[in-house]
Amino acid sequence: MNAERRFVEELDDFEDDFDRWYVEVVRKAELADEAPIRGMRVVMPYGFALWENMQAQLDWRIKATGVQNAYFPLLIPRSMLEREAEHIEGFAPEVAWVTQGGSKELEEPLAIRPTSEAIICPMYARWVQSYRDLPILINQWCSVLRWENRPRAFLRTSEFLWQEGHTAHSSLDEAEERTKLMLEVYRDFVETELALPVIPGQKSESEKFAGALRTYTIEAMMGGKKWALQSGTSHNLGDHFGKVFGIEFLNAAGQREYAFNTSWGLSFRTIGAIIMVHGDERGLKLPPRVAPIQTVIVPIWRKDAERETVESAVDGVRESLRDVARVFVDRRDDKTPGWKFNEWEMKGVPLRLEIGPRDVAGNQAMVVRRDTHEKQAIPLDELATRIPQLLEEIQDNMFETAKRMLDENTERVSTYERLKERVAANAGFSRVWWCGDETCEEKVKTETKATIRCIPFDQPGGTGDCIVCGKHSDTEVIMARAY
RNA sequence: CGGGGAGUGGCGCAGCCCGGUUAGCGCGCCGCGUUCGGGACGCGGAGGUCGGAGGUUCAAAUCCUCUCUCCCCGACCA
Repeated sequence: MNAERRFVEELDDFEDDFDRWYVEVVRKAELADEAPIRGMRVVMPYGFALWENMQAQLDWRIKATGVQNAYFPLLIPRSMLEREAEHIEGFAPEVAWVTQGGSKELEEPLAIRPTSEAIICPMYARWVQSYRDLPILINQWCSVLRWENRPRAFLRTSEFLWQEGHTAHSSLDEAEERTKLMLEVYRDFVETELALPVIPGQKSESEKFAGALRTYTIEAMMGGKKWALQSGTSHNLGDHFGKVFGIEFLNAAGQREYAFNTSWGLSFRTIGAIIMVHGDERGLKLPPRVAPIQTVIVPIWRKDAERETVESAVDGVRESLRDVARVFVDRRDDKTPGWKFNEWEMKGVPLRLEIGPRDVAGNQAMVVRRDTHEKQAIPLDELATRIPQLLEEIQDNMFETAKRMLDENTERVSTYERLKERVAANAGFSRVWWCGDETCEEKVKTETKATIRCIPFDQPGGTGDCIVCGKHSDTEVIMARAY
């Protein structure tokens, strides 16, 4: 047992059993707990506070592009859900149905939304008559239900929290522009606020959203097994949904046209990404910008007399930090300081301030970083300027560390053998040439379990041989196993 | 939904094969005291219809049937 391990004796080993580690961290850091309903979880206050901070940061970014928030019904009549064939085919196996209202059997079963295109598009059809009514740019924060078979806290639960944006446009170009814009919003949000480096790109035909023309995605690499996690998707729906749901309008030339739609979503599954990308053998490590508690103060004393002076110094510090950081003072007197250090590290708090008699005497506080474990004494009157700086440094360092992990575990692979080896060894992402044929894609999936995560926007240029069939290709894709 | 593993005080487990005193242990919890700068200690105490239902039996945590849930692997998915 090494030194790191001793700090977190109750936590399953990070290297040996990453999946178990994940489950343990979720519960012990008090992010979520099991619910008495299959596949569902209770998001606990600490986890929900994290989600609220994330929501706030994503919400303003979405609104800054001209989108407004609204709310649509939870239930979708069967006839509406089934109108778009590919769409319902894609979701049918995981839709839950309401068939009874009170004691009365419903004439038409109502689906609990697995996503809201089928209830939102019919509304858009009512609202649009002219090209002047377009675009419609609406987002909603809600939960959706998909009857999942293998639940995992945040990553895959029957009910999950997300935002789903739905827009309608008068041209395909405009819809395409919006689709890409929202992916960029996601990329910026995830990289800036969550310190998660991602690879933006396009989904292959077989991996795209049910009913979409094109799906764009941001893919992140998780720690542990170095699998991929789709962390946000943006779909160009073309005019399929416009036609099916009758979103018709007269253009400037007086001709009847169908609207072009987009939809885009980011769920609390990205909390799972935060846990798996940044976490370590001591537990959770939260990015300062969204951490519910950015700085925890642990007062230390022995005698009552010491307690008084320490507490008053702590009050002063807390006051001086009021406007610069989210601070929590851990005043519990039934836990020793050492116990608290471990607990707050487990909960991923970016900075810890230790203030004891020695510090009060020296007019300073011991400041400890969660990311580097670096410990330094900082004069009390400098805390208000140093703490925000340190939080920023931690945020940057966490991004850099995650970026290094992504880069170091991504390799250009030119032989199928090597690809198989890498997937089997959980070696990370492989960048390979792909001819575009679904048979080649399928073969890799069946034989190695890796899938095309995306066709990155960032293409190397030039051409090469398809990793499977050897045919000439000008497209490089990311192959990896995914959660 | 297929394969494997597991459900026993809040958590982690033992007991189960081979049915038989009052179902144990560690941690946690409550009280008192001593402690407190990297998971403190002593003494006293509380807490269980052994996941649920049904069955076999004089007797079930233990055997049988059904069922629910969780974890791992596979298929599906944000």
